[in-house]
Amino acid sequence: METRSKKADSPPVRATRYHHGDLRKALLAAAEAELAEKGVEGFTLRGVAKRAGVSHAAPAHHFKDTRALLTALAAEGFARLGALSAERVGNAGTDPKDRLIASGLGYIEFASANPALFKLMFGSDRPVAADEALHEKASGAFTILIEAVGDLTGAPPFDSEAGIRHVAAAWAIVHGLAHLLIADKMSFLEPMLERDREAVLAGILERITPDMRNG
Amino acid sequence: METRSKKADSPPVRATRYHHGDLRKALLAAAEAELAEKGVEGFTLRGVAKRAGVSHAAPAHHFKDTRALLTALAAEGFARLGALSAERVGNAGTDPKDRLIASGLGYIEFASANPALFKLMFGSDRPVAADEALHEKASGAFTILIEAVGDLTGAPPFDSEAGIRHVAAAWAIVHGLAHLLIADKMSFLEPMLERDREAVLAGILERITPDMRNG
DNA sequence: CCGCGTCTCTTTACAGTGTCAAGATTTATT
DNA sequence: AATAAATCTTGACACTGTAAAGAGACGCGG
Repeated sequence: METRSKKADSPPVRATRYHHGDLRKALLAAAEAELAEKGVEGFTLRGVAKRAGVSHAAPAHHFKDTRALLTALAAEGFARLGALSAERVGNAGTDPKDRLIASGLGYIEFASANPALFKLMFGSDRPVAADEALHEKASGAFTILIEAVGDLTGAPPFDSEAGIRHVAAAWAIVHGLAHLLIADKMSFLEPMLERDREAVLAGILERITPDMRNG
Repeated sequence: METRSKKADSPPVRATRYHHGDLRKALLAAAEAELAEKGVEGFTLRGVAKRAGVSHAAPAHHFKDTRALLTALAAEGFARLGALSAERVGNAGTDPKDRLIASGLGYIEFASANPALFKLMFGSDRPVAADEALHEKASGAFTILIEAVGDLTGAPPFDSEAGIRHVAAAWAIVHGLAHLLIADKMSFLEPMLERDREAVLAGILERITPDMRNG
């Protein structure tokens, strides 16, 4: 609507922006790579800049702070976490119990595939907890789980204290399993997981459901 | 046995060591305070040294690294976590179910009282995971939970795959609840918790137990 | 009682970090 | 085409962790 009036042919595509193309997006990608390689503690803004091929002060024009960059990255993580859970639920058939367990398996799969990002999202003090976009994405991811619980119990979970306890318990067991797995604290499970990871995890998550029907 | 032969009266007490008294212990205490105030990310070795009233390079003689200091601190944390869980179990009467829930409540209480330390113990990449003392203390804390599960099911949990699943599920729900609470992700529980924290948490942890009897 | 080595701590130095300010360069606007 | 605005670079600063070398305090053998 407003960009690319004339001579938009020699540079390949260049979505919207100027020198770099889209440095903001490139920085987010570089930050995720840096995070995955170095962990939350070893994460370095200068390293991110180098990875993106720009000077060490360039990120400042797109993210006020290192915290701001990490906050944006965490928000993106919540979006992907929610998307993965939702996708798993969509492929899970019609039994509400299966669907709830599937959403949990998606949650755990995300944590296992992106341990440093997951820790950033939940464990770290660095992202700004008050950030609005972050909060929104986090709530979106959370909604998948709430809906799955509601489908199983047959009532909106937040209408009763029992429903709230259901949600808390379901989230706790899923999150705890995910977190302990990526913290390498569940070595005693490893042999079983290597044999049949999904089934073993589903067998543990089964415990979410038993007394929910009459919640 | 080997120190304090003569003239051990003018300096107050001075347990074992020289200039400072016991700098190693003082550094651990200072590190815990620094951690509680600044969080895992804001933690600074120089800040610890200043807190203990020594120069910034003094800690090097007691801890090779910042990592080594944090590892020792995490080990201490696991010891206290185990002790608190055990104490709660000891005060919990004879019903195995109550005892298991009590150990979980102790776990959560520790996390709530020491959030930064708890995150360091489980969430951080900084402590050296391979450290032997750390591993031992962590296993000790974990043992409390395993025993409580075994008492409830009537069999050593690690003798069967069902028992292993019981342990994993119990630990996951306790740990997940603790972690989400200190990550401020369970705001929807706050009103209930303010009314009757222990009872609400116990009501959620109840879910650990139902199908364990015939495990 | 006294030098001597050893351990504890301090001082100094250095490479890296995040952030800020000022300049250079490219794009957009009028 | 000229001016304004944006993106990015360079340079600087305070702060970090760590290493090396020096100062101070202690125990031990004479």
